[in-house]
Amino acid sequence: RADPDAIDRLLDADDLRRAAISRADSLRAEQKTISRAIAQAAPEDRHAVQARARARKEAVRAAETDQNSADDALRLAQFAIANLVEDGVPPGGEDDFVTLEVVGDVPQIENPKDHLEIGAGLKAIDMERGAKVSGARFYFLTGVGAQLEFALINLAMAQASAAGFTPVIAPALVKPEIMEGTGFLGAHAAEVYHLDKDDDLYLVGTSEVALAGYHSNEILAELPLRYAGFSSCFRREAGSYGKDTKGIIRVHWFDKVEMFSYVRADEAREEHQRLLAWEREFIDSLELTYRVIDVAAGDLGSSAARKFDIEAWFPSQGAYRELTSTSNCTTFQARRLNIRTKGAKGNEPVATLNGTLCAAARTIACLLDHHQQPDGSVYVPAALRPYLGGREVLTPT
RNA sequence: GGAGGCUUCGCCUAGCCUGGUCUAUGGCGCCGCACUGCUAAUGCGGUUUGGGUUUAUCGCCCAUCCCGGGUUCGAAUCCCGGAGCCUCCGCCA
Repeated sequence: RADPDAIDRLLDADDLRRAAISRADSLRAEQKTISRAIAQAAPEDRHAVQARARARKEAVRAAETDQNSADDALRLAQFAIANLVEDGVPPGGEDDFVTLEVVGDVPQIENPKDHLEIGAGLKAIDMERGAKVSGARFYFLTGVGAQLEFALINLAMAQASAAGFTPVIAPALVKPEIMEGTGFLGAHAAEVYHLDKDDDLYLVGTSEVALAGYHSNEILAELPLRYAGFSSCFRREAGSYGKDTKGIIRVHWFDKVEMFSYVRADEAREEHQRLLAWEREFIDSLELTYRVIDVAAGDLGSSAARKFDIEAWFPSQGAYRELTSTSNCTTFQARRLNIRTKGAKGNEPVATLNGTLCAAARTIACLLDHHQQPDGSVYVPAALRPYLGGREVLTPT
């Protein structure tokens, strides 16, 4: 997926920048020498030297302008290039993923209902009023639906804390440079909500953005750093018309617990496997049937070097649907956000990785669908019961 | 929303009024060396970050005193704009 033209443009921009810097640097060096001479010159000579220096001024200014535009050009050329793909990633596009593992048995349910029907029986999801108040792809969670979200978030945070993550509640609005630094203004820019009338801020599609920005422009002394961030997430879902129009599988807003790791660059692959393991632990505790896929190169987005998705079984759809996604962004985000650590040969960029622990709306949809009973009630996985007042089953009212 | 104060190389701090060896002072912390039976103490040296040049090292050079402009031969220092923090007033969950 590397674009040869983009690489050439980058190399050219780099050459131009170096040349511009050398020119500007040497002009500045001369200017400083002259200025110092003026300070020490005898008063009667001073005017003559000053006249000479005045002539330099324009040359220095022009060279600095050149240097600035060369800097900007290099940065643009860099931003046009996606992350390098890790060895072993399957080639191809969206449909060319490789299934790494299938876990659990497909539940046998006669005439399964979808999560909206089940949710209606439980009075857990209100789409009509969501549309009335906010429009399409918005919803209210009510009663046991709202309780389910809190239960899932609490379970996810409890597991993350036990694994050593620092729980974080992160801002859902971020500055442009943070959005840019995480790579979300590249190919996926149309997915992102932008407040531009009075405030130049972006609504995050995931707390990954804020958690990556958290340590921007810092030198990290202790690694790894692991954060479990909770935030609302906002997605325009441009270009997904007609896809998942029913229910709360694909919505403009949802809440999510996201894992985020900062590690040394040479430990990124191991950390990626650990994130995947923690995701599996969470999905396992929900007693869901799922498969793990290795996402193909063409479907990685601009920042990921590799991505593993966990897709859970939705009986009403007879299909696996994505519940979690973990990406190894290697040093891509850290370079853009200027996040380094002390290395053997000076400071070097760290690696950043992220992984979904629990996207609430979609996970609720899956639980209702997957654990539905013939009478319209819903089985509660054991791990979730402590967070739902001990209930073993959710019953229609 | 209004008024005032502040922002210096990890932390604290000098410098700003009165522009020029500021190539930024001192303390703390940290690193190295010396001394000492070990530690402590003491002494000496080092310690912002980024970039350019260099095969590499050494070195040399440029930038960096919150950010962006401006004045000037020359800006940490003067002027304008902005951001953040603090205090007080107003408003508010």
